Amino acid sequence: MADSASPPSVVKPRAISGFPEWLPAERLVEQRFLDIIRETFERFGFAPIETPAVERREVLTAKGIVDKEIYALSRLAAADDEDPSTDLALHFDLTVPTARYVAQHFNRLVFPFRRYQIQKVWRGERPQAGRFREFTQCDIDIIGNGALDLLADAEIPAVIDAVFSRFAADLGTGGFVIRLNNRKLLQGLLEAAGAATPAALAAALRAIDALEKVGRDAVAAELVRDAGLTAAAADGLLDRLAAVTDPAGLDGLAETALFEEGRAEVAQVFDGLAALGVPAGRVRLDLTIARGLDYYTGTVYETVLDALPGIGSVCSGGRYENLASTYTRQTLPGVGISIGLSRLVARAFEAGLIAPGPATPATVLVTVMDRTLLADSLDIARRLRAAGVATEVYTEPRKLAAQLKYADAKGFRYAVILGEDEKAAGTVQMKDLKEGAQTTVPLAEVAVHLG
RNA sequence: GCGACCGUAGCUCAGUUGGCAGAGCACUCGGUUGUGGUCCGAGUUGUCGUGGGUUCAAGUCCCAUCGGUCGCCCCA
Repeated sequence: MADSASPPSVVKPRAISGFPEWLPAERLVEQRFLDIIRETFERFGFAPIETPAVERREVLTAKGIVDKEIYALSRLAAADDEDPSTDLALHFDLTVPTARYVAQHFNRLVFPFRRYQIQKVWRGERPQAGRFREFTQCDIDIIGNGALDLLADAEIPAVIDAVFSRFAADLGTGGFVIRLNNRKLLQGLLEAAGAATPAALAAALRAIDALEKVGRDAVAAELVRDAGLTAAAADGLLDRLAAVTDPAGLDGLAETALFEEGRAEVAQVFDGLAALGVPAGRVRLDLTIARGLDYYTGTVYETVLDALPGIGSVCSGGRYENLASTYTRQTLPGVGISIGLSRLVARAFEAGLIAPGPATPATVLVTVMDRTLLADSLDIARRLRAAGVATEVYTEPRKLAAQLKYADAKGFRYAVILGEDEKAAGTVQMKDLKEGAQTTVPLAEVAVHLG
C-alpha cells in the first residue's frame, strides 16, 4: 500500500559506532602520518607484507583469545538449512597473522626477517572514546631463526623514536617518552615478593598494569587480595617499582636468577640504544609496565605522548621467545611493536593537538572564466602538473565568484585566473587565496612561481 | 557480557504544566561588468529513532524495541 505521493525512500546514512571514517581534510592528515610511518620503517630496512583480512578461526584462537572479540565471516545468502557457523574470521591484530605467515613461508624467508605491515584490524568490543571496532595498526617485527640478538630489542625503540620525532617535527604532535621494561625483572621481583603460583603472578601483573589508573593504594590492596602478597611485601614491592627509572637503579636488587637475567638484558638494550644514537632520556626504564598479552617474555614497550597522557600508550609491543610455536616446530623468537594510528589520530584531533588542513591535495585551482578559453586553462594545468604541482581545473560553467568560493571552501592555496585580457597579454592572474594578493605572471613562468 | 545516561533539520541543540515544529551553523539565490573569506537581505531543509498505549490532543506521559555516548573488562 505505498502512498504514491510519498517521497522516494532513502537509506538513512549513519555512521557505524566504532568504525571511524574521515572527511577528506582529516584523511589527508592521517595519510601524512602513514607516509612518515612507511618511509621510516623502510629507512630501517623493514620490508612490507600484507596478509588477508581473514584467517582461519583456528589460527586466530590458538593463543587463547576470547572468541567474542573476534568477528566471524559468513555469507548472508547462506541457505536456511546450511550450517551458519564458519571457519573464517577477521584478524584482530597483525602479530598472530604474521606468526602464521612466517611459519608458512619459513623456507622462503631470509632471517632475521624484518617486516612491516600497515592494515586494518577488527575487534568485536564495545566502542568507547578512542576505542574502535575497526582500526589501523602499523606493525614492525624482527623475527630470528632459533635466536635473535638483543640488539634487535634496542633497534625497535630506535625506529619508534625516529617515527615519533618526525610526527613532532612535521605534524606537531610534540614530545613523547618510550617506556621500557623487561618481564623478567617484574616477574623476578614478584616471585621474591611472594607471588608463587602462575595465577598469582598473572593477578599481580594485572594489578600493576593498572597502577597509573587506580593509584598505589588500590594496587597494594589488590596485590594482597588477589596475588597473595603480605601487606608489607606489597608495599616494599611498590616502593622498588617506583624508585627505578634507569638501569643503574637496578644495581643491588638482584633477588632471583630471573631478575638477574632481566637486569643483564636491560643493560644490553640500553647500551644498544646509546650506540644507535637514541637521545638519552627518550627511553625510560619503568618497572610498572606489565602489558596484558601473555606472549611477551622479555622486553616490553609503551609509548606515551606528553600532550595526550590520558589516551595511554599509542605504540606498544615487546619480545616473545617463540612467536609461532602454534604453527611450526621451528623456534622463532621475535621483537616488535605496533602503532595504534587510528586512536592516535582521532584523539589528537579531539584534543586540538593536530587540525585538519585543506580538503584537497592540490595547491592550485585553475579557473575557467570563459568556456572559449577552456583549452588555455587545461594547458596551464598540464604545465603545472608536469612541473610537479598538484593542480585542479574547475569543471562547471559557473561565475568566477562561485569558482573562487569553491577554491576557498576546499582550501586551495592559489587560484589561476585567465580571461581575454590575460590571454591577449600572454599572462595569467595568480591569486594567493591565503594572503589575498594577486600578481600578473607571464604564462611561461606559471610553474616557476607556483612550484 | 554488566551498569549509567541520551535519541528533535545535513551538524550542534532549544522546545515551559501535554495545546500550530524552532534557533544557530551549513546550503541556495541576491546586494548589476572578471574576484573567495567578512557583512546585509531572502529562501530551502523534519517518519520529533521505531512500534504500541494513555488522552479531545503526545516531541512532551507510560511500555517495548532499535540505535548512540560513557564507564567496567580488555586493549591500540
